[in-house]
Amino acid sequence: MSEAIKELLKKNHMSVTDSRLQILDMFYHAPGALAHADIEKKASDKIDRVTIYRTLQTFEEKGIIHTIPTADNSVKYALCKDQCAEGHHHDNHVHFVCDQCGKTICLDDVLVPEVKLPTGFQPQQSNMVVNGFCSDCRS
Amino acid sequence: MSEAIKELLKKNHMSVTDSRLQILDMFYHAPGALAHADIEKKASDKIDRVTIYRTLQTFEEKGIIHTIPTADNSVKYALCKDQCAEGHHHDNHVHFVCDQCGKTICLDDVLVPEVKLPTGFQPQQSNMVVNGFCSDCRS
DNA sequence: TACATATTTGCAATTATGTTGCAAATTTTA
DNA sequence: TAAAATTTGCAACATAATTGCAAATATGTA
Repeated sequence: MSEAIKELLKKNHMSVTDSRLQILDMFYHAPGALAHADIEKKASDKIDRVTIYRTLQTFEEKGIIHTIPTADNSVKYALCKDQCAEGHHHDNHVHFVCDQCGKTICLDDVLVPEVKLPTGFQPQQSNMVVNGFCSDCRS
Repeated sequence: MSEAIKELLKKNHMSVTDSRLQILDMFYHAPGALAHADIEKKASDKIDRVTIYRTLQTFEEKGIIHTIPTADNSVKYALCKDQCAEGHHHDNHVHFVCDQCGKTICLDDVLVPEVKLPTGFQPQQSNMVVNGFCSDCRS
């Protein structure tokens, strides 16, 4: 397990450090997306706030995690599926945010549909976030 | 012009004040969505930061403007079309963010398509943001 | 393994962003 | 026009994010 994570770091030409292992491990075990604050709280042996910011940024640049544009404009991160490469992401799946429990979930199998834009607009990337109740929370 | 804005405030049972007129006027003349910082910079006779926060909040509650969930998680606001009423918005249109000029534009005529969610998920509201080049910026 | 080099971390300081209470100013109502 | 209601601006505070730099850690190589 920890070995797989190490490999992932090495594969992406990153030094293997405790902070990185710990944060990456969190993502692999998290039920949904993680915010900076979640990571800060969960970290067993405390990781500096700044290190967390920098780690998240590096992971994003390397295509290991992606940010999720939630409706309330809070920043959350989730693991990318394998297809993301350094420098560009291919995160074309829909994200779901539960209004009850707040969990943010990647619906990896639900692709963002294409829309027809007005003349002149050249689309590059689409994001879609659906709010509602997740399978655990609907009454 | 200024008259129409005054009417809008009155129609929504809000006192007519300089700050509100000025901010609302900005929205009517802006090429795209506005962030808090944009308004702070543009304000000719300085409006207090706090007043801007409160004005935006009030406008949103009254259904005059809506927030836009951009991919970079910055908060932007744009005018609602007429159908929004106090308390609930009907902003089911796609938003476009230009990667070149940064403008954020409401595509009022492009509706957010429905997607089929995995079993158990109960959708409530959908948001869609498309990044790319706007009609002014594509080469 | 041990050392030199490169990278990463943690701290302190700084800046940006957002909120709250309250008195003064402005707007509305009558 | 005066009283009541609302809004504004200030000060203080809280939280979130960024930067520079020295110390600590990790990596590559002999």
